[in-house]
Amino acid sequence: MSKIGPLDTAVSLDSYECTIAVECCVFGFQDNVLKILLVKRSIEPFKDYWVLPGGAMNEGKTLPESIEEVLSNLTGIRKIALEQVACYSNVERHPIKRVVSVSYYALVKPEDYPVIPKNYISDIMWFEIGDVPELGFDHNRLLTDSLSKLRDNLRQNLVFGELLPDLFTLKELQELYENILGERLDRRNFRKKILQMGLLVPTNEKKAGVKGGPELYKKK
Amino acid sequence: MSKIGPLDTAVSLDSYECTIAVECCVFGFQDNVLKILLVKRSIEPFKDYWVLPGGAMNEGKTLPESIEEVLSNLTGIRKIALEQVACYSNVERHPIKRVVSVSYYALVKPEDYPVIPKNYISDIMWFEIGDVPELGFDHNRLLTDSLSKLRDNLRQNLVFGELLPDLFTLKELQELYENILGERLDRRNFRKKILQMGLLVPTNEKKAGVKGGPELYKKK
DNA sequence: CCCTTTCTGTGTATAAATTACATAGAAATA
DNA sequence: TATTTCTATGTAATTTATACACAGAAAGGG
Repeated sequence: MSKIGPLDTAVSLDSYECTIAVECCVFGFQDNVLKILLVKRSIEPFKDYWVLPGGAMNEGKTLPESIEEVLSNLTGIRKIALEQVACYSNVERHPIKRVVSVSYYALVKPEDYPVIPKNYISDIMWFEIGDVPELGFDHNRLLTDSLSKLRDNLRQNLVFGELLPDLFTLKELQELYENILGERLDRRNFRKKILQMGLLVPTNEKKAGVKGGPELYKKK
Repeated sequence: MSKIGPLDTAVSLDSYECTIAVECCVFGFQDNVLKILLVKRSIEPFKDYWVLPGGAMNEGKTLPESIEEVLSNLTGIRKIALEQVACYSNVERHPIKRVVSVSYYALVKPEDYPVIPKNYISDIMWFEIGDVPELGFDHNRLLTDSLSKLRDNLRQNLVFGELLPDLFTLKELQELYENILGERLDRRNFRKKILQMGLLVPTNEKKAGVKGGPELYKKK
């Protein structure tokens, strides 16, 4: 007989408890491709597998606070905008113990978090989104879901967080969109649409070193 | 010093555990208004407050399975389509113990679950969405978030789950949309749009008792 | 039974948004 | 300085969304 009934909604004091984990898809845009920050596990289970950065929610912390703590410890990333994606509760998703995970995504400027140069056998690395290996746990699924949500948000709101440097050209912005959405956009129409949203301000500076002398923009 | 670090991602075996609850916004459409199923608590905390039906996730069950169990016990509702909404982790959201809640919503035909007639001081009742009282815990917030998500989904996909009886007129469907979206729709344009989606099939039957003799449709 | 009321069902003209598309000028490179 | 490669820009065509009016069907009342 279940403990749950009409006169005992919500939870009772002796209810079952389990570990809650937070996992974060940290997206960055670099070398003209969308990248994802992964860490390599050094312990079982899934030793030597790449996974999303994450960890247990701690006592006295909310889920976003726990994410911030995890990312801060792993990467120095702090104070970023997080978007909750979904909650995963399959019983066997962690081979050793019951763990329910809540996933978030974040958009950061990779330039701000130089974890890349740590050579290619590091325990933390940016992966091109097309080159993500088989991840530990169900993290490929989490990543797919986060990417879908990112695409949806981008398509609807045309917001791109902190994926680009402070100053950028419209071409760079367009390439960001094309990469994330996975489709090619018309240059003139894109420019028209994005400018009439009034979220960008031109700086009257031109980007040096590139033919045509494109104007640099910044976020309003 | 936090237990979380780059070499200890995901969770360790002795990580902090807490109770996970599921809460469900069960929406129904009746008497031409959107309704929400609430239950009245008979125990502290929030004794005599109305809250969303919910309960603790049980060992060996996923979150959706736990929802189904809760709803089945409370209302006889079974096998319904659930949509995950969000996860709530504020430390003080439950006054007695730490509880993280995951919310879902469901769309049901109230005709199938006759909990309404149980007179008006029952412990389970349908409320008009405009007449929802102050709920226990943070459930007003959960309800607001679920309703937003429902509206978004309705606007984008024009799906309405099991909110209507098997056979319904286009007018009834339109009123459902108008009620949920909170805006008035043009009759001809609505009809045109919804029909060209190809999700409805006409039955060649007319609804009796209503002037004009409107045709009955069903879902494909 | 008929008149009135209230609902259903339908099409078109207009406005708005999206798409497709080509050329002249600026900066870099050789 | 000639060439290459990029930037910047407007308009026509198409598609989509919006506004809107009248004839027919069923119910209700006298």
